[in-house]
Amino acid sequence: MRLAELSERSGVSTATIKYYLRERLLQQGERITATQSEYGEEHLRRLRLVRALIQVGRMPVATAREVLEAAEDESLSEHMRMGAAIFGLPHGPEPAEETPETVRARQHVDALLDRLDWSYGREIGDASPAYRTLIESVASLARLGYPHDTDHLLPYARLASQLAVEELDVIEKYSTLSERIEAAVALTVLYEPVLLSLRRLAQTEESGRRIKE
Amino acid sequence: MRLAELSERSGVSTATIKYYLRERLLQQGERITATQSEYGEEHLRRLRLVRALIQVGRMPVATAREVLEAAEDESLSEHMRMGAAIFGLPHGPEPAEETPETVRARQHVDALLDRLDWSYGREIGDASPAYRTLIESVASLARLGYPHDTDHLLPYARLASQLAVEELDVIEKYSTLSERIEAAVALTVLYEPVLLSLRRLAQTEESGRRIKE
DNA sequence: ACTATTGGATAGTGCCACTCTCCCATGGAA
DNA sequence: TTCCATGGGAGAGTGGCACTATCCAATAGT
Repeated sequence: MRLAELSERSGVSTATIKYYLRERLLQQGERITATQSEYGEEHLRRLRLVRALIQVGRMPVATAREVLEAAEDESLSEHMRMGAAIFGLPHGPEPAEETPETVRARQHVDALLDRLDWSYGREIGDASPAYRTLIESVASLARLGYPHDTDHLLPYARLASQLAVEELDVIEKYSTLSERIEAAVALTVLYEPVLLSLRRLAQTEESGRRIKE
Repeated sequence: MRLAELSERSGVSTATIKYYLRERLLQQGERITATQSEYGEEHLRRLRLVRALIQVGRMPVATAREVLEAAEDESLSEHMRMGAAIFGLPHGPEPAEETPETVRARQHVDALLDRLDWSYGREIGDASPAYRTLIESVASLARLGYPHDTDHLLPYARLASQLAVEELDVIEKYSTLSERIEAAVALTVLYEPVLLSLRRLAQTEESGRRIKE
């Protein structure tokens, strides 16, 4: 498969593919001659994954590169590679500075993690983008005066926990390590809009039902 | 409260506040003299909400304006205002064109809505941004070869349903209509990063547990 | 032989959320 | 009453970022 065909089958323009190659989001094709390269099915897969991360996951190009590099770094253990890949994925606001609200938000979140006995979350703490985003989001809720204490967060955490078990089950079905890591990245990112969309549809549904009665 | 104080208490620069005023994201203050206006606590609240929509919810300025306008449009019924506000909130990719994957994705999603008996979702269909985003996300999963059928989506939908019930309960606690609508917008947007962060923390936790064993 | 394509590099584009700069009217302190 | 700071208003500028367009020289395909 040459560049033109890769472009056609993926729906991504050749100019953009060249850009991704330059940015090292995509591996070089196998050099066939001095001026041409051959691309295979795995290039197509990778390209689609990159597109999913950037378009569906709204991830900056630089971040996508980091995530993919971590996922491929053979010098790391499986746990580290998986962790680094999922870990690096950001998705929300970072706390700007220490405000009274962020301090209290941190207390609520830490209490939540303790209550759930999520030891990894407690250990990693501020090093995790997800943890920092959580703090900032809870602080935003606090600033607007909406409920944000441990009791209100608990149901969300329990649901998240259930989802994680199912998702890890899906991931474990893949036999090779690189497939598992790619699956972890793809599923983490791609199921996010699924979850959020369903939540909004459910809200519409529930709201409609209540008004009807 | 003058502009400078509003800026200080909100942590938003005066230049940005002026920009929001120009873009009609923020109501004008009450004119005190020909050259000065007085701002109150509700301006501060509104400003924080705007910031939350834009920064936490990553919403484009134009969209935030539409959402807030719909929420305030007194010519509409409560259901319509609430609907228009939540409805307008986008968060994911829109389907670009009709591909084989989007067609099949639509079938899976429609079957899911039928199974759940979500009649509103079925009726509104393509008119809802959440529905369109769901289609496109499922299509992306399909293109990458990951599970995306009705059975895999069902647990997400059930959890979303549970959350919607709790969230509507919180919203109903507010006594005035404008408070309820503002709460609906704020909670929909602000609990998104909370949910996503908790999901990632839960994945890390579950992954860590499995590897340990 | 000759047209089209490729890889490679560089510069440009379009969008968007601000941010800067001016201007002049006014307000408040000295 | 003077004079500096602040406010509202408007237009232009900025910076980041994901592309996208243009060139160029070396083939590849016919």
